[in-house]
Amino acid sequence: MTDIFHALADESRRLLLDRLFEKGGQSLTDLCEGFPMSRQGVAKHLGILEKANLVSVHWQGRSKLHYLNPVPLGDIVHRWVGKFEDARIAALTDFKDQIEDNQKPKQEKRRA
Amino acid sequence: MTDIFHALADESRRLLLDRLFEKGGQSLTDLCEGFPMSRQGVAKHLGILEKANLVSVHWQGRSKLHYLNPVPLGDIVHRWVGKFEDARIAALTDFKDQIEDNQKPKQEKRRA
DNA sequence: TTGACATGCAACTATATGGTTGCATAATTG
DNA sequence: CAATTATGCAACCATATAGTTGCATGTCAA
Repeated sequence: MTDIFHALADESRRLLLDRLFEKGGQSLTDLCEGFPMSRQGVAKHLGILEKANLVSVHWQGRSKLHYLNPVPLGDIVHRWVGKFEDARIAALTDFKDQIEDNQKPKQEKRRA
Repeated sequence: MTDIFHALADESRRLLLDRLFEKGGQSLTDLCEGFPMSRQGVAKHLGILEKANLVSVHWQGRSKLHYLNPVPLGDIVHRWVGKFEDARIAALTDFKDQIEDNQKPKQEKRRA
């Protein structure tokens, strides 16, 4: 949970995911191509993405191929974002009422 | 984008959102109730949630009332996570192929 | 076997983060 | 007005993070 959101909270990592979205099975060297960062920097980011299970890897000889792993993200984030969806729907009807309800006691005094 | 994911990448902040999900319009003092942290700590977290637009506030006298703001999250995250959804669907059919395709050249050699 | 290539590991630096405490300010109550 | 209450601001600390460089290891090709 924390790992996933934390992994996504970085532009470089989101860019790496974009690249893997465009084309899976890229090696570290592939992903370093045109990336404004040292190889080690990219490797670290990929490590974080791996640990968050957003990227899965597959060794092939001396090359480590990286793939986008969409499954856990879909499961976890969706469930969590769903909570916001619910709130969103509720908000359409309740948001203003909610505020007004909380204001009422004070407003009554103000009115008096 | 970064702000939103970063804000969500912390258990304390997710807990605060949970609380606001249960009941909107809580003040800082309300939210501190039973929270294992100093008031300033909570205030900082709320500040981060505000900056990420996940929480909106409404001043009322000396009380700052906090509300879950589901709209921007729904919009932004959904669009971004949607990309993963696409990959997820594609993955159901392509994931193994993708790997196998990348293995083929080497496997042919191995086979030969 | 030797050299080249892909990656990993470790140490280091600067800055960001999560948390604290202390004091200042603004609004409510009596 | 005075006391209380709700919040904000600032400094500080420990640790984590993003990035670097240098070297070690493992795999492929000639």
